[in-house]
Amino acid sequence: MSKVKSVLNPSRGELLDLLEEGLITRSLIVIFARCKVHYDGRAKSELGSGDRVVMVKPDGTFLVHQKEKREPVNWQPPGSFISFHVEDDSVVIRSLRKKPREILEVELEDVYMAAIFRAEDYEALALTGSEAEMLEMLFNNPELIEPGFRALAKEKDIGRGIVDLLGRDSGGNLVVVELKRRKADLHAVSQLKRYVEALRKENENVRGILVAPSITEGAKKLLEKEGLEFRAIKPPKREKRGWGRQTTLF
Amino acid sequence: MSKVKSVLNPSRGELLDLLEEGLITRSLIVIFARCKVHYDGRAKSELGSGDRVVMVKPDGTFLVHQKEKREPVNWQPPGSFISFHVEDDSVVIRSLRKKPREILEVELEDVYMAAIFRAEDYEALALTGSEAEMLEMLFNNPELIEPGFRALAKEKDIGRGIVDLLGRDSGGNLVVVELKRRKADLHAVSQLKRYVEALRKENENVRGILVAPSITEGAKKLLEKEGLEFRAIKPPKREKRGWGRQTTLF
DNA sequence: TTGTACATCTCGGGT
DNA sequence: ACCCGAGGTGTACAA
Repeated sequence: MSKVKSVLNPSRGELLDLLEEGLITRSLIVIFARCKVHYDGRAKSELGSGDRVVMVKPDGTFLVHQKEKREPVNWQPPGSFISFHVEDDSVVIRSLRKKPREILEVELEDVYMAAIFRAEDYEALALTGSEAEMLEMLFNNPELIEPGFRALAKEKDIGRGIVDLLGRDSGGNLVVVELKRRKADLHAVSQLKRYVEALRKENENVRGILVAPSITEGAKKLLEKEGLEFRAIKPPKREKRGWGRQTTLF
Repeated sequence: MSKVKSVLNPSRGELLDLLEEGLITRSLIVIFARCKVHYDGRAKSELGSGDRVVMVKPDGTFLVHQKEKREPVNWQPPGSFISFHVEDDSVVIRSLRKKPREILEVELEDVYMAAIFRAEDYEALALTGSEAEMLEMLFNNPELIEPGFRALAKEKDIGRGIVDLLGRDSGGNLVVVELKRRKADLHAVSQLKRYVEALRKENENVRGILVAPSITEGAKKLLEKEGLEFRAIKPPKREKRGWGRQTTLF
C-alpha cells in the first residue's frame, strides 16, 4: 500500500471513497477546494465561499487555511471527531468537539484535489533557547543574577502563582526572579509584582528582579516606580551536541 | 491554466519545475515528504527525519506540519523569503526572515507528492463572541455592569496600559472595568489591579470590576484580597443578520 | 517601529 | 478536571 493517494478534480464518489479510506487508515487528509466554513463553539463564525486548503490529521486536528497568514482561518483541536456526509448536492465535512462543545463544518463546493498521506514520524522537535533553559542556566549559575546570589527554588508555587526562581542575595534578602526569553513588557512586571507582594505578606525585605534580554519603555517605568529591578540576560542556545535522544556515554 | 497541478513521487527535475512554477505564479504549495528541518532565529531547533506536510503560502508563510497537533512543528511567518536549491543530492527549501533574522530549512529526503494551488479567495472571516463585541455591548448598555453605571471611555490608554472600559458608578466613583471573553485568571486580576493602582494616583475612590463569564479560584481569592469586584457576564453571539459586508440600508 | 493586549489562543505540567 | 504560565506565540491596532 502506497503512502499517498491523490485525485485531481474527483467525482463525488471518488471523493467520498478517498475520505473514507483516509479516515479508516488514519491517514492525514489534504483537500484543495472552494468551500464555505461554519463554526460554532467558544465563539461563532462564518466564512463565505473561496479557495482553501483543508487538512485533517489522524489525531482529530482540523485545519482550514486561506492563502495568507500563518494561522488557520478555522480549526478544531486534537481529539475532535470527524465525519462527512452529502448535503444539498455537496459534500460536508464535520468536526465535533465535546467539551467545550464545538462544531466545525466545511461545505465543499468544488474540490480541485484530495489526497491522503499515511505519514510515519517518530521524531520530536529539539529546541533550544527556551525560558526553561534560561532557568536551568541561572539556577546552576546564580552569580549570573548578581554576585552573592544563591538560588533556593525554581518553579515554586506560592499562593498567588508560580515563581520562576526564588533565592537570597548577599544581604540575606529574599529575591523573586521572573524570567522572560524575550523583551519584557507590562505584563511581565505585573506578574513579578504579584509574586513580590504575595511574599512580602510573610517576609520582610523582598526584592524582585525581572530578567530578560530587554524591556519595553512602559514596563521599565512601571518597574522602577515599583522599586523592582531589571537584569539584561539573553536565553542561551545550546550547541548541537546533547540534542535529541542522548546516548549514554558509557 | 488549471487551478491545481500535482505530481506523485516526482523526480528531482519534476519537483524543481513544479516548485519554480509555484513560486512564479504565487501559488500555494503543498508537499508530502520525508524530511529534516533546521531552524535558527529567536530560538533554534532541529527535527530529525520523518514524514510531514510542508506548506508554502504566496504571502511567504511557511508551515511544516507533523501528523499530530494543531500547531506546525516549524514555521516562518508571512513576509518571509523563500528559495530552494539542490544540496548533497536532496532538494532543500529555505525560508529567510529578516528582522528578526530567522532561517528555516527543510531538507527533502523523499518527496511523495507535490502540488501547487492557485487559490482565489476574497472572503474574510466574520466572527462573533469576541471581547470587542462584549465591550461594545457593555459600552452601549452600561447598566449591564450595574444599575447607575455610566460609561466614559473604552480602550483608554492610561500610562500603565490600556483600560477596556472606564466609567462612573451611581456614587460618582471612577470605575475601571476589565473584560475577559473566557474564564478570568490571575493574569486578568493583575491587569485590573495595575490599572486601578495607576488611576488611584490621581483619583480617589477608584473601583475595579472584572467582567468575565467565570473566574478561577486563585483569581477570585486575589481579587477579593485586593478589594476588587467580579461580575459574571458572557460574551454575546450575534445572529447571522448583519454579518459580512454590511449593505447600507438606503 | 514599538508598545500593548486579545486569542475559538495551543500546549505542557502540576495538583 | 482545573489551574497556571510559556510560546520562535501570531495578530490587530494605535502612537
